Amino acid sequence: MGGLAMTYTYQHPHPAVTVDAVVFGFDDADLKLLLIQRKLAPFKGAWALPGGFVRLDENLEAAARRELMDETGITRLYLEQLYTFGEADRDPRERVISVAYYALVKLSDHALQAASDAENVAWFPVAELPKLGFDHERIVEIALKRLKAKVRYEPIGFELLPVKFTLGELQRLYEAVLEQPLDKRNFRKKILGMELLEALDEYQQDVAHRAAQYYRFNRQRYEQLAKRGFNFEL
Amino acid sequence: MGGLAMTYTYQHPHPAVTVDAVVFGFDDADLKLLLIQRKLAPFKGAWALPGGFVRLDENLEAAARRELMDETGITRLYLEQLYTFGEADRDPRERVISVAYYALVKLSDHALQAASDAENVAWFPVAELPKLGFDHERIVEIALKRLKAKVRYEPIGFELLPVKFTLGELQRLYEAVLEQPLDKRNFRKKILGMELLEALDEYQQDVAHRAAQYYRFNRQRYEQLAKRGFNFEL
DNA sequence: ATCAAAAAGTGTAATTACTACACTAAGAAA
DNA sequence: TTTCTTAGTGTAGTAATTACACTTTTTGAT
Repeated sequence: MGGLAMTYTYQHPHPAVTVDAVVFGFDDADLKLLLIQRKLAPFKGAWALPGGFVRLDENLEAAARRELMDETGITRLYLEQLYTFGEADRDPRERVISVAYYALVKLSDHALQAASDAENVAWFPVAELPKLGFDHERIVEIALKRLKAKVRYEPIGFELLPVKFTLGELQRLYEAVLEQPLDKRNFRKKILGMELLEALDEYQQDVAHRAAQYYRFNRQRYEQLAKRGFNFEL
Repeated sequence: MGGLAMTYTYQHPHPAVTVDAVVFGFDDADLKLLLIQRKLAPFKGAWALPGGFVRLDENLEAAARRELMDETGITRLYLEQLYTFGEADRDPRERVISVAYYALVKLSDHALQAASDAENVAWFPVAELPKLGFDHERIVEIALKRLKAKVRYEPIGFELLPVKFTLGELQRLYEAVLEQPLDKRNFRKKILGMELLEALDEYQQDVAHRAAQYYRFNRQRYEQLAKRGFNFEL
């Protein structure tokens, strides 16, 4: 990629293609979003989604993973294509088509590394986002909508939690994503009734109240049940 | 576009970007797909999805509509972005990223025009598709999955039917898309209970059995209800 | 004219899923 | 030992879903 004065020539005009990622995390209270502060024009100094140009020999998803690794150090994540944004005027420099992905990460794994790069990287609660460059606010809006819809019919919420979690944590996660309170007893009845959670012989330590039991999501079991027509639904 | 020996030069390599469209129709028995027969290599002679290159000053959806108009004569349709396919090796010529759309059209409007162009255009039942060029079989598969999911929670099925239709036709449409039989009484109870259909004072003519009443979908009413939190669900 | 064929049109009872709701248990801190 | 905080638990009422069979209307054939 270096500073060689190389050029690329085509018979037809080609747009630039980038990938951008909307990375969600959850910290037991808020749903959060990972943003980077731009070092270059346009929108220099503004916050924006991590992302960058797709290399010619690289699949789209690989490009998204590479950019996330490079810009934020994040490596283990749930990643899914969101939507492709291609308004002719969405980038002031040239025609840029951006394939957006959304990602779910376990904040516990990545809270530290996030700021480790040279770039300015930070988590923001989705309710308190700064102004974003380009059309990234629209992208975030669509990602939130998608997450909100998908979390109800696929067990992706667990991607935002540590491997072991309490039912209270799980409920708070759903309440944060869905932006609505849930009834504790109904929530537990339903989620336990699916038999996708394994109760561990382990309890919270050093909490100033009754210690909650830990559970973990049994993905294998989910995949078996899904094959036989089971549908996760909350 | 013409045959000018013009070239386009960039500092970084740029992929080509195309749009492809998965166009669905329904003929009162089968869900059908619109395909064109390729006149040029690669995959010359093979059937493929209508599509083509995005122009630099043109939004993605506009490109999809333009290509559909040019290649098949279809103009009024429901169009929605499906997914973006960007495997590095999906086109043998060069790196091509394709933004796929899926479309729903009223076959009654387009049955004739489809074949009017110079290109060879035809409707195929989705159960009897020919081999397709590129990765278009995968695109079709994903489009079918999306249609099947979406038809259950948004009233898009009506896009595949004439403006007026009988409840039998509507049920057959849902059975074709969902690939499962539905109970007649429960289907009617549910769909009429939503109060989105307007019964017309009009009945089938010249049918060799009791004539069915015609209905039409009231989109205005749907949009009002949707604003107040109503969710279509079948 | 009568009959056969084909799809339209209609209701109810049983089952299942969803909702609303309040107290006791456990542990830490004051 | 009292207070605070969250964990953990069941039931009754309501709403939604499912399964299911006969009559009506029209055409075409005998």
